[in-house]
Amino acid sequence: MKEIFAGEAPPAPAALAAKVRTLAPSMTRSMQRVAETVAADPAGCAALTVTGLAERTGTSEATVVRTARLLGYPGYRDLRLALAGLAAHQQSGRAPAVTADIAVDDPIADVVAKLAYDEQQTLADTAAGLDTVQLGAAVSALSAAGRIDIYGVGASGLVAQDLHQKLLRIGLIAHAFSDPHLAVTNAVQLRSKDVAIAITHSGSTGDVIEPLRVAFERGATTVAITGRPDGPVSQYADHVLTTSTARESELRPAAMSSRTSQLLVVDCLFIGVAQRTYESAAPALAASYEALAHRHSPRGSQR
Amino acid sequence: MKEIFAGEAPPAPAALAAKVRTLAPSMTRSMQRVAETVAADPAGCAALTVTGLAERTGTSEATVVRTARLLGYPGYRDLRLALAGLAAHQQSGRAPAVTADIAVDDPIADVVAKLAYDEQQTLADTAAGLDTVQLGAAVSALSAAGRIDIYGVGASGLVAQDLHQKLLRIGLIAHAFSDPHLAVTNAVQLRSKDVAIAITHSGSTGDVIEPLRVAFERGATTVAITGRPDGPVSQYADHVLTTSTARESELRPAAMSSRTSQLLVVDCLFIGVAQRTYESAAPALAASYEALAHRHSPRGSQR
DNA sequence: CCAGTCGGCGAAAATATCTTTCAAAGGTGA
DNA sequence: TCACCTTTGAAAGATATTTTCGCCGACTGG
Repeated sequence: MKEIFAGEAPPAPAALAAKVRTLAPSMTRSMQRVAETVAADPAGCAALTVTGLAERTGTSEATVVRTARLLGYPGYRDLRLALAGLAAHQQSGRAPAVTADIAVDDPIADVVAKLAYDEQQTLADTAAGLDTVQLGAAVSALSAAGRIDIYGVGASGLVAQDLHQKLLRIGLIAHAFSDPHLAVTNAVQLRSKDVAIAITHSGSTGDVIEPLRVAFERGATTVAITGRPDGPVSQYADHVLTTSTARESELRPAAMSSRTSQLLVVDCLFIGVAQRTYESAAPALAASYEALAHRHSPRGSQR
Repeated sequence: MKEIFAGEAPPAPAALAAKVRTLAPSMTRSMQRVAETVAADPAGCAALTVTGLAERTGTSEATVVRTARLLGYPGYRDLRLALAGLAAHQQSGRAPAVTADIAVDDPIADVVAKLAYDEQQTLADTAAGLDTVQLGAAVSALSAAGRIDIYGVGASGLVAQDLHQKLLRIGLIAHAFSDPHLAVTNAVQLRSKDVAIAITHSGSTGDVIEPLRVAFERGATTVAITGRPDGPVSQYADHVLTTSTARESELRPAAMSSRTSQLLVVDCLFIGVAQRTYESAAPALAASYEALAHRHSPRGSQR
């Protein structure tokens, strides 16, 4: 038989369209129809069985298999697999179009993609822009701290609470304040071995700068987590950790990306401290995990 | 409601590893073996027939098919197709090498890089695994809601508050509860046009399931944001939004990635609602921005 | 113009693969 | 320990793929 020739090529990865063109002249009419259909719509054809594709091209199963062979695959099954791969490839190829801003009439799927992309970008930017020396210094201070006060209002307040929860979990004495009065009142108590952390995206939120100033003046080690390292908050900060600022838009307020960025910084602080205090942190973490387990209803399909 | 779940997701494109992780806990031992094998080597498995894969995992064909079903495919054939697609995908996008776990003695710079990478991964997985139909339905319900109650305790409580803040900002009537008693007490008030949202990573946190159940029984539209869509919480949820689960480690508790994932979902909800209610949301957003501006100290290094 | 030959083609048989069923093994709680 | 439920794989049943086989039309030489 003449198809010895067909075995010449390996499975052939993605250059299917090219192969079809090259081989087309040596194909019979029916086979050409199959090959063209397949090249034109890999994704659609990947969903079809031999019979389905035969019908769609107005040919028979045998012809489809013959075509697959000619294209270099052992049989239709493998052609179909390759087709699926090709489809996935094309799919990803047209993804980068999500860099645009989120519009009012974007379909929900686009919103998800764009948001995820933006937040990923924010994370990358933050990681790249974070000063590891400052971070290390802050970690050292926290690890040795007698008491830790954290200030944050609005969206940053949630980040403050997040850090608070985490630090508690590894056995540190921490407090988070969203109430400026309470914050200042408590800041007065701080001493030199203590640490105060202010979280503010704008770098100029009076409500958190004020307690940080008090802490600073009391001799505590002060840390600022801010998107504006040149802002007023830095005046009273021994260590400044910079969060990144993504472009914002009407539908995507700054709070969203700043939060992502702040949380990454806070997580880094947490892990850093957990490393340094591993001896005491590990059992504390395990213990809090244990305690939680009992709050989950025992039943349910968990195994 | 929970059994329908298997068909919940469309073929699922690339987030297979994430899906495996999400669903692993609800799998039997044998199925886990199959799922892990498949996740670890998509390309290799794509070349195998049911029988082959069954042999390789030391299980039976039936188990392989069952696993494929659980992962959301109609049968093994389709899983295999998806695998081929995934393989092609991986082929092109060679992943970076920072995938290692965070160790106790990692320098701080590595911690930053790994954390950022992991969270990016979590975002990608979440976005890929999010059912846009369910999301759209949840958005519709929220947009038309008379009142919105949000339940979350622990780390998820912060996410609940985040959503709460955002919804308030666009003029919706929302409440976040971390106190289970208050939550239930208020859930009783809900009526059919209202919406209740439960946020729980484990899917089995009694403290948030209880109020959701009450809301469900009162006829409110209920939404669950959970990493375990097969967990008890889904019983009382009209719409289930699945968050992804990243591998965790001693130093990197699950709470960290689940939070990232939950926040993305919550952001998507928010943007979705903001789009639908644009007429009223835009001025409300602008107004809240205005109001905040006054809380920031006017310029530069004042004081 | 006709008979003979050849390649292309598809129907259907043969085979491989996938899916479902069912009963036994293993585990769990009373 | 026993009854009950879950998990699991063997084998039957259903589909899909591959192969076989012969028809059909086209071309060729008489």
